[in-house]
Amino acid sequence: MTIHEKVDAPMQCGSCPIRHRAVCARCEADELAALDAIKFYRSFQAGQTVIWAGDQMDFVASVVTGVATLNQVMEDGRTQTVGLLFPSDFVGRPGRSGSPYNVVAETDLLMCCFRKKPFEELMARTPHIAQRLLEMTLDELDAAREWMLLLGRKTAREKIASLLAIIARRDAALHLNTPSGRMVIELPLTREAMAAYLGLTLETVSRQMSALKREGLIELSGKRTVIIPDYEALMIEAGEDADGGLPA
Amino acid sequence: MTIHEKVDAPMQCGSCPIRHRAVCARCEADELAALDAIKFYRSFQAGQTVIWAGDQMDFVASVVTGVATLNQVMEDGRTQTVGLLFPSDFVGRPGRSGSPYNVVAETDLLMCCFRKKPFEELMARTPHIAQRLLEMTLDELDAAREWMLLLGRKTAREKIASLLAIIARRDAALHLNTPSGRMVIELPLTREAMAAYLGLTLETVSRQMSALKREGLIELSGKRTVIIPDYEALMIEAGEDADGGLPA
DNA sequence: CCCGGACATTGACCCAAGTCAAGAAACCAT
DNA sequence: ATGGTTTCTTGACTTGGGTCAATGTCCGGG
Repeated sequence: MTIHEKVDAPMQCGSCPIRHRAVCARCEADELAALDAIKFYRSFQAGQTVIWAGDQMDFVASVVTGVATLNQVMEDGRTQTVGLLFPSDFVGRPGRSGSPYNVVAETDLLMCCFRKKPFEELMARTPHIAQRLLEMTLDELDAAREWMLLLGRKTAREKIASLLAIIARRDAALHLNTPSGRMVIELPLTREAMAAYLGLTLETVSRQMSALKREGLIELSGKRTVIIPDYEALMIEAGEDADGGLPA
Repeated sequence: MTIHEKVDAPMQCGSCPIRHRAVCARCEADELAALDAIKFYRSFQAGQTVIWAGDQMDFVASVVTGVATLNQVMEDGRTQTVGLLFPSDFVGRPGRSGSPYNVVAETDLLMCCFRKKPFEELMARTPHIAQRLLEMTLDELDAAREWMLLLGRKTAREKIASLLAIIARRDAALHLNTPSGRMVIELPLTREAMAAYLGLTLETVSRQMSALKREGLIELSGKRTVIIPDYEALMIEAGEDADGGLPA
């Protein structure tokens, strides 16, 4: 079984082949087998936190199902989410340790893990994998920098609209089409998690959601289901160029 | 001449060997020669802006002397600096285009450039280079994420202290020691550029600098020279763990 | 030495978002 | 259904940092 084939989990890599397949798309059969040989699966419950300090975590992983957040935490407890991890996204770094992060499972989570040692050995033998990992990391860097613009310069309203845009784009990408017109999206995050990602408080998030609803830019069905009547109109609120920069 | 040897410029790679040498440290002599064959130098005047959109820029580069900032810009002109480029730092991405950035020379600047095509070919032939580039990119990603915490959660005062800390650490690294005690640093940035990096306005930067000065945490000699009487005391203001996270 | 322009500081005022606190909705497990 | 918990909304109030505007300081060139 290759890394991008189905496992018993409901939504394995087949549903979001871009990243997973990318790790191995250009690999030969024997390289695929090598990847399969060193992988294993781990699941986490919603709400569970994993402290992903470079040294203590001796594996890298990629999300198979569910959504997690990657968080930076200050000693006094202030927390900033620095990345969303959707299915096919990669966590951890090969090589020596980097900064420590908290990974919080926002929903039940299944991850596909590779022990660092054998993964690195495989990387050394298989240039495709290293190259693909570089590409993915560069994309993440672009995304992080775009998010810095949001954190440093956008208003609360623009931040909310941008977050909805990201989720809408992800959703659209899963169905292999471009986001536009009327869309229905499912928020995988609580108001608190949204606030953590946007550099706001949960009260401000709630207020701005209400404001967008009042003005007809979104509709809410329950707390977590958001209907976007007009994707393009919402984009204008986000203050982004029409094409929408984030590739990740 | 290898990439990390002196050129006629005052402070070529020898002064900050970590990154430059790293690109080629594990390369064989012929690979070094190949790198040398495709490199060329370009200089920019202080204040000059280069639009580094993936497609139009057909080279990658690394800073030899001077300091530049990497900026994200919104259509309405709001600007966020997303990275400082010190000597030995790398700009541009091999592979297909990424997001467009503005690179602004904050001082006179000398860059060492490599045309993309031959650089990529070299990368494909030389796994060391690809691996080293991956490491560097992962470090940058860590730095970007640490900065997201600053942008999203720190107060103006903490932001200023953190920026001074970064510059102090860079300075110390150049002399191969750890930052501590009394330090004298030279700001390579105007108040405006500091504000752009910190997600503040220049007035707020100025006010907070004055406040830190009033409280004896820093002294100013002229506008650009900052004396830090007690590095550790300033670190506390920055709200960072003592060891100071940013490796980049 | 003095002038002009760029850069920096300071003050007065304002507003977006944070804080604190009370309810309301949704979501369980019995 | 029912009660208890968690999550979300809304209101009243405060505040950090933005905005606008006036000065001040530095530095290079004539």
